[in-house]
Amino acid sequence: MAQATGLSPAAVSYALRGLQVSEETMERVRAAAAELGYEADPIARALASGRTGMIGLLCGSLEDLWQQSLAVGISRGLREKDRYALILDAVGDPARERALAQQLRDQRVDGMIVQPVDPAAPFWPELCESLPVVSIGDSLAGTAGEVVFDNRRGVTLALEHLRDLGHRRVTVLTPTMVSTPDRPADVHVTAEADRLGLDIEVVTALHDLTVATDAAHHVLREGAPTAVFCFADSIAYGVYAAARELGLSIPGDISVMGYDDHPMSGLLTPGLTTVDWNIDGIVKAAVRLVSAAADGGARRRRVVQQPTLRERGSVADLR
Amino acid sequence: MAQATGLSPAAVSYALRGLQVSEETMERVRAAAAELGYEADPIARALASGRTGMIGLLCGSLEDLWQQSLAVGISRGLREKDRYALILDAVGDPARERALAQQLRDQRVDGMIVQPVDPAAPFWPELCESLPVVSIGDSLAGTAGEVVFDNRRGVTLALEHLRDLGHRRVTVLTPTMVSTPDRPADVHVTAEADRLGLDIEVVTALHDLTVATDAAHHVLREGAPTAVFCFADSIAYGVYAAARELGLSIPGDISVMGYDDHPMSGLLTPGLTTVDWNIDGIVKAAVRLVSAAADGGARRRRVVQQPTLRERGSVADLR
DNA sequence: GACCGTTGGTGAAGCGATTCAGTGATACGG
DNA sequence: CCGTATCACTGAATCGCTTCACCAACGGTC
Repeated sequence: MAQATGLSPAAVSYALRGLQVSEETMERVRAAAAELGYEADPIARALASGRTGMIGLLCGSLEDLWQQSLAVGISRGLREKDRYALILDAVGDPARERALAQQLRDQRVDGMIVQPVDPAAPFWPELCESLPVVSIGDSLAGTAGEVVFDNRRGVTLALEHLRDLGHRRVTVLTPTMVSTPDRPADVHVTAEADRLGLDIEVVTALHDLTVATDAAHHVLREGAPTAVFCFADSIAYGVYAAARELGLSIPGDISVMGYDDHPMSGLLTPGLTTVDWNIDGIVKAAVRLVSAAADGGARRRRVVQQPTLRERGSVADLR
Repeated sequence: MAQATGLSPAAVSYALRGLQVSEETMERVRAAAAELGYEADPIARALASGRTGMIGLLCGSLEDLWQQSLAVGISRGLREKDRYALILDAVGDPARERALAQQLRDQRVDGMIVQPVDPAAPFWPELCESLPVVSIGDSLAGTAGEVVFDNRRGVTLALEHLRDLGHRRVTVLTPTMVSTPDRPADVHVTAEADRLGLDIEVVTALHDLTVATDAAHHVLREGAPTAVFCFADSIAYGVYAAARELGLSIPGDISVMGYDDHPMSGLLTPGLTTVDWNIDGIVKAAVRLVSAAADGGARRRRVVQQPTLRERGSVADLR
């Protein structure tokens, strides 16, 4: 390009990025670029400038359909901002999460969006030091931004709905791998259940569909809940499958409540009553936060996403 | 690293890649690397070597759940081979497909996996010249490898099943945007229908769930088919939704046949009878082909995937 | 002991951009 | 008309690794 235009490489570089050049030079460069079908090499650019234009997306578990939707949305959103997403999947495993986070940093991404599997892991603060991290769902120390869900509110919506319809014995099925006292989701569930006078039992570690289906089988046969509250719509799908295999009707024999409002959930029979997180809002917020942070601007910001109850028909009225 | 070990940068480079060094040097480098937590900068490496370690994945439309599964699988498969996937989504739009393919090449990916929206587009051969491309689903001129489905067989399986159960009037719902005479899927459908004496009607361009649901609404109200053959499970989901809204029962009032066997399909009520492509096999083949090609090995290879009929319960027996 | 092929290692030249200090013009205020 | 900004551009260094040409040492052959 330099010799094609008869200019110095520096001039070309400036022109291509639209700074500090005359109209004429600009035009000359544009013409030559069009002629040669020239595109600046992003690799060389990255080496020189230290910025790759890539944002790492570290998903907790892409098995989860909801996270798939999120990943697709984020990838598109970033593309609109002229960035690429590098999508990695921790498969619900904290150790792998650590390794992948490391690898993303070594890939020199400009920033990261994370749905932490283990938000308490000690490497997060350290990672946040070295590059802008935006977390989704959980709050991490030192992030450049976060999109959190008001889980307390979501759980309240779900459990109150169940209580209002007369349910008392509820089994909670959750995908969470790491279950600690300060893990908000679990804490809210038990606290809310207490407050509402519900009798609950919690089953954890349901990170994929088959595991969830197995667990649902067990609950439906052995347990005696009137309702199952699934902390992810995908788990509810497993419950539907198990119920069908056991010849149980929803909501006749067992009520099911989801959490996410995945696109599929309206298509089931009966439609899944669930808590809607407004995926679109989350995607937009995360993309905005991470690109602002990667561009060096913006101080730490926090976006709180408010849930809505989406009633469909999978919860029986026991009154 | 060079000065940390007292060796030349070249020696370090060799050692790190495990070639042409003594045991002792190897050990010294390993030790220093561990000590410093050193990881070679992939950017600089890419600039010098011309290989980025990234494979572009250009999806036809990530709206489609089946393609989501595929993308997730491929991304994981590549990670196991120490490569990263750069996932892009053409959203069913040929123009965007062209642009994204271009962008991927400009990103200097080592290879590409493509599910073409428009396999007849003139830019493919040209693209295949400049980097190894592996296509999924459709055959492209000049690819380094391809994983094709025996669509003729798949269509035969589906339509024969419908015919065997006594169906004669069938509406076909397909996501395909570009419908040309040499587009195999469509060609096979009409040819097979003719052969089997079926009376079919084809509705195209159903690239997302809401569009599919609308179309299904229309078909169920206006048309008079006994069965609907959906050329993607996700479209069948739209039919389920429409049927539910119209108070029609499946398979009582209308039979539904899918194509893909998405994980969700077994969870619907009734389970969706569909054609199973064995996603796992496709993923493995694609990953293998593209990494072989990117490593410079391997001549053009073609893997043909054979479909299976998966009967569940969404097709009525009219005999 | 001269000759040769191997092995392990060095030095320096890229890779293709960015960035910064510097250099003529041209414009402007006084 | 001089001093000083401002503007447009150039030259050269730099980013951190790979790669190629070359070299020294060594063991084995005849």
